[in-house]
Amino acid sequence: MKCPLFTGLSFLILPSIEPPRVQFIVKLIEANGGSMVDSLINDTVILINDTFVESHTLRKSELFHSEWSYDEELWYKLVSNEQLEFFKLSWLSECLKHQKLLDKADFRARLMEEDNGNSNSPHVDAISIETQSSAEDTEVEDQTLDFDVQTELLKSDANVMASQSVIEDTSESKSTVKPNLALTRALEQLFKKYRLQGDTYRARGYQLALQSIESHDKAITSEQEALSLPNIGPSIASKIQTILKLGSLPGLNEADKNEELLDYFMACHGVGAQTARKWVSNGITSLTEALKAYPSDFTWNVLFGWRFYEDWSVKIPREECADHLALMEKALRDVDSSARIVLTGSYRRGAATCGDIDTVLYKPGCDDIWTLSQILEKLVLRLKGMNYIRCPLNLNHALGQEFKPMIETLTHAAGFHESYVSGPKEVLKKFYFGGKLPSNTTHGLSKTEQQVPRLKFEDSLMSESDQNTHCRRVDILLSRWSQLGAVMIYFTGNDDFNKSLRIRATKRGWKLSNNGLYQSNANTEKKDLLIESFDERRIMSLLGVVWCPPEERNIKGYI
DNA sequence: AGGCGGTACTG
DNA sequence: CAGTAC
DNA sequence: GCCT
Repeated sequence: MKCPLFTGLSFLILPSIEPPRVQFIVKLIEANGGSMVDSLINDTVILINDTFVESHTLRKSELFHSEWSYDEELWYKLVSNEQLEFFKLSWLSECLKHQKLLDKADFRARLMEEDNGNSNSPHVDAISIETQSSAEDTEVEDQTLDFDVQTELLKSDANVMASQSVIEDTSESKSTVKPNLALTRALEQLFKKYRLQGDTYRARGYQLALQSIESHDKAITSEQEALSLPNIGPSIASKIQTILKLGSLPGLNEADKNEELLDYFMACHGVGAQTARKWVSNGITSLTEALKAYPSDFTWNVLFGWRFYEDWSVKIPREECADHLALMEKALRDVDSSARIVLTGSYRRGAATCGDIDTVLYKPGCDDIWTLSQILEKLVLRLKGMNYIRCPLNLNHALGQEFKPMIETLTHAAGFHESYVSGPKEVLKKFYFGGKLPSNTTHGLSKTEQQVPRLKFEDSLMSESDQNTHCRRVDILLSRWSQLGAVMIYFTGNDDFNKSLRIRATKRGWKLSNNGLYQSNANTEKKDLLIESFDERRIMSLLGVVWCPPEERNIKGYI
C-alpha cells in the first residue's frame, strides 16, 4: 500500500493563499495527504507563488509585503531568519505531474534583490545547502505554534557549529605565516597610543593601515611597495622604511608608564580619553587620588564604574547570557505578554564569550515610544524588585525617583553630600545597567583564564566583587516595530560591519542609522525620506551587501 | 581643506 | 556645550 | 593618520 504523495508534510504558501490558482493547488495538496499551515512549525515547507520569483530570486520584497495576507509577525519571522529556505510553488505542480517528490533544491528561491558578485556568496550558498540536509531530522525541540523571533535566533545560533566547519575549509584561516610582523607590531602600538590619547582619527588611520598590511600576504620590502597599499600614505610609508632599515621605530618600544595608566583609568566605565588624559598629565596615579583632585569628574555613573571595575572587565560565558535573557523574559511576560526581548550583540554573532549582554525590546505592531517606554519602566522596576538590577547607568525621571536611595548610598560612600536630583526626561529609549543572577543559577565556573585588569590596592575600597557570581553589564534598547530591522543591524554589529554599511549608504546619498535607511536631504530643509527600516535583509540588499547571517558579521576592516 | 557614524544620556 | 557610551 |  502507498501513502498519498504529501503525507505528513505541511505547507505555507506565500504571500497569500487567496488567489484562485493557489486555492486550486491547496485542494490538490489536501487531496494528496498534505496540510496547510499559516505559521511556522517544524518542517514546514515554505513555498513562494512563482509570480513573485524571477529566476530563483525573489522579486521586490515590498510588492511581496503589500500582498501579504498573514499576520505581521510571521512576515518578520520569515525575513529575519537567515536559515530558512524558500521554494517555488511550481515544485508542487511538478511533483504532482510526476507523481513523486522531486528534489526541492532545483526550485530554491533566494530572498535578495541585488547580487554584486561579492566573493563570499558561494560560501554562503554552501552553508545553506550544508544545513538543509541535516535540519530536517535534528530540529525536534519546539512543537509550539507560538514561537517567535527569539526562537528563530536561537535556532540559527545552534547552527553556528555547522557553519564554522564550512568556513574552516573554504577560507584562508590557516595561513599562519605573518611575513610583516615587525611592521604590524609597530602599527598596532601606534594605533593604541593614539587611541589612548583620544586622537581617534589618527588612531583609525593606523588601524586601517595595519589591516591592509595584514591582508597583504607577501613580505613588504620597500617604501614603494608599502605606499601602493590602501590606507598607507607618505607618513606611514616612511615609518615602514625606517623599520626596514633599522629593525624598529626609534622611541616606540619604551614601555610607557603613562599609557599603562591611561589604560587603567579608561577601563573604568564613564572614564574616557579626555578625562584620563587630564588626570595622567596632572600626575594622578590612582582613582582615589583622582577623586580627591577632581571630585566633579566622579559622576554617579563613574562611581558605579569604579564599584564594578573588575566585574565588568571579565567576559561572560555564552550560556550565562541566555540565563539573563530567560530571567528578563519571565519578568517581561508579567508586564506585557505580547512584548518581546531578544539577544543581539556578540551573542547573536555566535561568540563563545561576550563582553556585555545586548538586548532589544519591542512589541509587535507597536510604534509608540511612549508605550514602549512604559513597558521598559515597569520591567526595570520588576527586575530591581528581584534584586537582579544592582546599578542603573542611565535614568529618566520616574526611575530616578526609584533609584535615588541606591545612588545616594553610593555618592555618600564616595564622600559627597549632595542629594541626587533626577532629570526631567520622561521617556526612556534605552536602559543600561549592571545585573547579577541569583547565585544558585550560576554556571560552571568557566576556566577562561582571562587576563583581567585589576584595581590597584588603594582603589579597591570602593569596589564590590564576588568570586562566584559577577555583576554583568546589560543593555536594553527599545525598538519601534517598524524600525526593528535597522535596530537589529545596529545592535548586532560588529562595529566594522556597521561602519561598512554606513559608508555604503553615504556613497549612495543615503544615511543609515539605528532608525533606518534614509535618503538624506542636506540642502532642502525637508525631512529625510525613509527608504527602509523594518527589514534587515532589505536594508543590506539595498546597500549592495549579500545577506549574511550574524555569525559572519565578525569582520575586520571594511567590506 | 575637510571628511572620517549617528544617536542618547549626563552634568 | 563637552564628554562618554553604544 | 588617509582619502576625496
